[in-house]
Amino acid sequence: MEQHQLVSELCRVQELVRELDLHLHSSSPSSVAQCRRLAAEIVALTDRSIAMAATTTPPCSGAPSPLSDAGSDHPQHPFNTSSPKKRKATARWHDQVRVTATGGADDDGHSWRKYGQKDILGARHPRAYYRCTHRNSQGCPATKQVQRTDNDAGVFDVVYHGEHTCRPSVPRRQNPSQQQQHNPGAESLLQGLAARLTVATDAVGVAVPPMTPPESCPARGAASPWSLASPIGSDGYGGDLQEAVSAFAMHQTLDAAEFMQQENYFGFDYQSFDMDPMPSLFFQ
DNA sequence: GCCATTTGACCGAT
DNA sequence: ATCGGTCAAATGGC
Repeated sequence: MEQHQLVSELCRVQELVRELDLHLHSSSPSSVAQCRRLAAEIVALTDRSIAMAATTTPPCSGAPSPLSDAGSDHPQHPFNTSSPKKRKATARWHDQVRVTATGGADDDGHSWRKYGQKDILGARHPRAYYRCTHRNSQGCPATKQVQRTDNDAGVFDVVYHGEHTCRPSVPRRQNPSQQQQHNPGAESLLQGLAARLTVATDAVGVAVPPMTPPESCPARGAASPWSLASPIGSDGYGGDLQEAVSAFAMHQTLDAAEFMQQENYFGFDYQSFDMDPMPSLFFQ
């Protein structure tokens, strides 16, 4: 089954990213080399995944992506392409993310409060509903849904709904004055990587875009990071992923400490989701 | 006491 | 009638 293989490949990528993270926390020369090796392996895997996705599904014919969905008068639920059910006429799905390495409850720079959980018909795992913690205090309308995928419990579908209007909690970023001085090229590459970390397919609906950054981030423009990132290419697939990762691998000359200082690096930590620790890698 | 999570009930859409 | 999204009371942790 092509889809299953695709998911397996992406799960392997997830494992490699986790391993990469461990090495990134070490500044030893051997870890840098190991990071490069891991990045090269990620390149190969993502290359295969992209090719697999291209042969498995047509380009975004009906998949509700953050981009294609915008402006639609009939938003469709990202996880149920057959029977969309919207409660509010004004509701509109904003971002669909399949995160290969996140539980995503409160680790994207915003704090979330869980307000519900539902067993979804045909899904192996329940769907959890979160809203912004500042909903009452600041009227922030942002919500998100998190659901384990059927194929791999380590992969989550995350749907963001609505824009944050609140002032989020302080992100895990360092002094801006220390940023952009070590390796501007690598920073640029990281930004490119973040923008291109997408594998979107119609049937599988896989997307790994950057998480919504904190409002205080200087790199955040006036527009949504999604519109800036253009995560889905004109062909409907994240065809630049390999290129971006490859460039990252070749130019990643930062040690762990420097990497953590990068403008685009938002955090890499673990959080509990159903008792399983899930790593989260955030870029913008 | 405050805040977050859990979970059954409720409601709107289909 | 069924399903998905939300509400709100109960509960627990700090």
